[in-house]
Amino acid sequence: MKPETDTFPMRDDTPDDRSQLIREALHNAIVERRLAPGTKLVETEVGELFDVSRTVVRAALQMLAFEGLVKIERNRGAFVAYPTPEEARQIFESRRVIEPEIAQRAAERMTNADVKAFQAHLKEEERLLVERGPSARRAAIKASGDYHLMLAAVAGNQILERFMRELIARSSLVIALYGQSGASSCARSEHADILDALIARDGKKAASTILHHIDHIEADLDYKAASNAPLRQALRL
Amino acid sequence: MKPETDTFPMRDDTPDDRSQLIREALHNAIVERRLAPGTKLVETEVGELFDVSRTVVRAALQMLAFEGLVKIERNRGAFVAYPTPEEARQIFESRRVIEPEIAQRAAERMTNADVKAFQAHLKEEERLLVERGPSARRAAIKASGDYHLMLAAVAGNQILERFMRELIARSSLVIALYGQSGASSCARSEHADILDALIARDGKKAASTILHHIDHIEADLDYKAASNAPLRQALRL
DNA sequence: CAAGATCAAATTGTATGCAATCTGAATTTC
DNA sequence: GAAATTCAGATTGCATACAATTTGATCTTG
Repeated sequence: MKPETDTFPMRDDTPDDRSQLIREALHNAIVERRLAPGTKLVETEVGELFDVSRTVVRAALQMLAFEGLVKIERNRGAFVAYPTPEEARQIFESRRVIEPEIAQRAAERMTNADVKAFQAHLKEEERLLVERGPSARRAAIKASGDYHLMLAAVAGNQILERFMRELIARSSLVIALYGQSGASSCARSEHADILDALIARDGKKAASTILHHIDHIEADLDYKAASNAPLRQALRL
Repeated sequence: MKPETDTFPMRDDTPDDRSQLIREALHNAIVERRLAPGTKLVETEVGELFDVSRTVVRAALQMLAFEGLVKIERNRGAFVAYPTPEEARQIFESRRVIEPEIAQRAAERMTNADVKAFQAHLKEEERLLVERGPSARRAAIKASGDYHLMLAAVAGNQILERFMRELIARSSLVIALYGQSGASSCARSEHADILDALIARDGKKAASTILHHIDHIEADLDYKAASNAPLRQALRL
């Protein structure tokens, strides 16, 4: 089916298999809000859960700390990150820098197969928004982030893609902490708008649309209402 | 002395002290080209060098792998990264996305103290370029990269600053591999040009100047002349 | 003598043990 | 009774031991 353009063997760093697996599992749990910000991640507990020794768990936690999803405090342990308002601001500023450029490049490189994939994803996103229940809610949150990651993948720069993966994950934490309304719903139509620009191969339009989209997401945040904050974290940073 | 505005304790991730120290030492060694691309980093050797166990060394190597300076291959060990031409292209594309925005923000936030620091740094850069000998050469390489990092620091976004730190370090590897002339010299006057725009608080000009600067750096590369390539690495990725 | 098989040394992956540190609760002290 | 103190349990930081894997050399074998 695919011609010699099969230059996409797979993305993986293979530091090792098992800690990578644990990293991804925790990453997903955090992004899908099954692990609340501030939650302590005890090495032995995680280890038993995955049936590995602390050594492997530690490697996973250190990776997560590196991408800002987990905070490791010396002699105290690892906690799901609790982004401050200032960090949140920087996360969205970074997205405003990177994502419009990604959208522009994606518009240039978009194949018809990509378009199909996006349309399918969008349909799934809308389905999940209608559905009720906490598990559908989680799936919707994840799908919303995945949309942005698909965009980054199409743009064809693995480095920027990795940066985006980090920013999207951390955004999810920020929204969990400071989000007001059922924000993601207002985003829905905007994802469709972005796709329209992409289909039209209009890079400029895609860039400006996604910029607005980011603005809207951030506008829904209220940094003062520090949610159900475990203020211990608030004081430690 | 300081009032309650002491909200800036210090920037550090404190995963732990010693592996962080080793990470920085290796980072510097790589950036200053004392460690060539492809060099194997044996855990016990590094450990003996710093008088720590392999556990600590491994943590450092995993961090370096995460920022793309080291490649870890399962059951084979850690090697100083050997960027492919495609990776090099992506590194510079990423810089073209991020650095102009950083320059623009830096122009807005630049204090007089910052200007003084930049002028001093520039003077030091020029001094190192005149000086002879490999150690001066190394210092010049490092100083050239540090200029870009100072810019990122002034811009005031720690996330983008971290991204830049990674990109600058990896650029150093790319230049070591594919650099043609004594490239850094052509860059010298451009650093001064950028500073001029910053002093004038002309964000647009600073952005476009640095974009040209990046173009010039990349233009000096020759991806075909794969240096003294240990082709083993070239084949493995 | 070239190509392949065999094997020992070196190196990494992982588990585990021990010391240092933190935590929270019981106990003392005022 | 509130605040400070003490101390045991829990948890992390680090070193080390052992198994699995790779590597390069030596030894066949045609």
